[in-house]
Amino acid sequence: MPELPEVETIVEQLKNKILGKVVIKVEVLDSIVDNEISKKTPFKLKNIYRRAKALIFELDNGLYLFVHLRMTGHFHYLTNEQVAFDKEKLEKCHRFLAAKFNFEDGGLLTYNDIRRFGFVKLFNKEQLGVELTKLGPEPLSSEFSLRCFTAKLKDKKNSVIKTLLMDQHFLAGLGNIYAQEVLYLAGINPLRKAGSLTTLEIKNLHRHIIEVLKLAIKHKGSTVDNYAHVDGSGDFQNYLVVYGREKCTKGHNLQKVEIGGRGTSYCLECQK
DNA sequence: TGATATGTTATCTT
DNA sequence: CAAGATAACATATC
Repeated sequence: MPELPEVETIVEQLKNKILGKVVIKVEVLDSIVDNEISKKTPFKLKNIYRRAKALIFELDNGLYLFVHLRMTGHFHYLTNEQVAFDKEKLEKCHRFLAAKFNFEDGGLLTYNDIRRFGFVKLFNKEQLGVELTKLGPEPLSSEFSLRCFTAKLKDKKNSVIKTLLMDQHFLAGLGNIYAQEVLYLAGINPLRKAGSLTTLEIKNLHRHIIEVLKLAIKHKGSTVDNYAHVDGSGDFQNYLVVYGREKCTKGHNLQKVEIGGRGTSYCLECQK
């Protein structure tokens, strides 16, 4: 399940491979990809960046591809040589195929999505703006200040803290995995109400959100279930403290509950 | 076979 | 109105 670090990793890898390249043909094979895209070729990939868990491709014709991988969206990239000779990789690209982007140099980018929850939309600048303003602050940018975080928590003081952390309108980029990690590291019970957090707890939480995300990006994200970035897999799952674990780092048994319809593990001893 | 996992949003309930 | 619960989407994997 790609969350912020995984999407960031994918964006960086795609940048290395296809930034500035020209797409000469787009084949849309599934309605989760906007068919209008196929009518806009040729176009050049002017920029690629991330906002929350979305990937944004800026084209040289004033339009944008707005991509959300949701749970099982994948990109595969093949050079023109691989297209010609690497049958195995080519085969991989054809499973759950939703769209093919053919480059001028013979390279190929595919979008694949097993469960088809993800999507690729075509936006103009205004539509993109509307979409982006819905999202909360980026945790790794200066807009995520301690002061702003504190104020927002106060504003939502009756909400369960874990639910809030996963709410993309409240804060962009955290999902079920990293929300649990951050709460464990900050020693906060995920069921607490936002308004019950002390100044010190808020400070710790704020710091851990930034630190964990940065560390996970260094490890190229966590590989759980279906997540795979373009060049293979990240290894942060080996450093996760609560997600998918039985015991916490201190050897206590973890509690498993459901919060906001999602499985949640936490430690009764370490998280108060 | 059936439970489970997941992100997001819409809709219903409290 | 706010917050929580639930369903919906799809399907591989255990």
